[in-house]
Amino acid sequence: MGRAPCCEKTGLKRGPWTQEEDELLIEYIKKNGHGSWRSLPKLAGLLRCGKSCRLRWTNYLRPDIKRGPFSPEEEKLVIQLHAILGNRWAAIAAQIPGRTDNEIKNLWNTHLRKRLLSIGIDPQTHEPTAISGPLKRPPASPSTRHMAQWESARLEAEARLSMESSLLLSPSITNKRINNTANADYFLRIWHSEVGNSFRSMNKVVCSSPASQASVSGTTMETVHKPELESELKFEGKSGHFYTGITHSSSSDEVEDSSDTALQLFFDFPGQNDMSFLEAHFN
DNA sequence: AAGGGGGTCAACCGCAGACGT
DNA sequence: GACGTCTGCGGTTGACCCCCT
Repeated sequence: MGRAPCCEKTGLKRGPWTQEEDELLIEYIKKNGHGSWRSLPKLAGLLRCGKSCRLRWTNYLRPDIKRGPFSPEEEKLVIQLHAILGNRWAAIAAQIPGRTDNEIKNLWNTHLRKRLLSIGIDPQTHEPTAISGPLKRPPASPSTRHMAQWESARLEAEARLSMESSLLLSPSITNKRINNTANADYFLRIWHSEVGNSFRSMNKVVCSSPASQASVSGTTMETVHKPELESELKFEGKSGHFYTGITHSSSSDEVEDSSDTALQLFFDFPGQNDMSFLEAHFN
């Protein structure tokens, strides 16, 4: 099926936004909400396409956006989330309050990716690079890959739920959003179903996720992996973001399949250069 | 002081999925 | 179910800035 262009290309302004345009957009959304992005520019008196307005708002003008450089903790979180979620910037951004997917994508492409490469970690797989990497590990096994996929889907579902719970407090909540929550629930239901259970037991992993019963007023999420995985992921707080704590097992060679998860590989690489913020985990 | 090169980041593009009719 | 529209997402681009020579 054909797809109509998002806007007429002629007569519309492109490129950097002026302060006047920003003010018009903020003013309009404050008064009316964004409603339909397509019709917004006309109503707000802007010579921009709706897509451009949406981007400007979500990536720059939104009041809850945190400007300024990323803290070491945020950078660490981005790397850890990327190890689990891959290039799903929106899912990663959902876990880092005040940061946009665009910001995180830029951070990754300009800083973090290069840092990982410089210490011999493949930024895409989070595994040591084949030849020159300081660490040599076999590639993750198929079941580990499956585990990562499960974990990825579950994390995204929980991220959405936590986001929904905060959105429900907003007057602009829509039916569509509620439907998305149902979709997120779908993953969680699978995760907590027999299928999920058998999968978890197969991989010797215990996961508890109160988030699946998350209330509207607040979300608390906690996922505890067995020590074999040597890591724990925790969701925390009202805003639903999570932090990751790591504990190390002294008998790593007892660990078989689970020890080579992408996440594990990341946790294992030595702290050096600019990655010094990770050093605490190796003490 | 000039200009070349690399880094950064806001903005754009196009695709895919969700949704409405 | 088919079709048209809207929105969100990830990849890419290009303008701007800074540093080095």
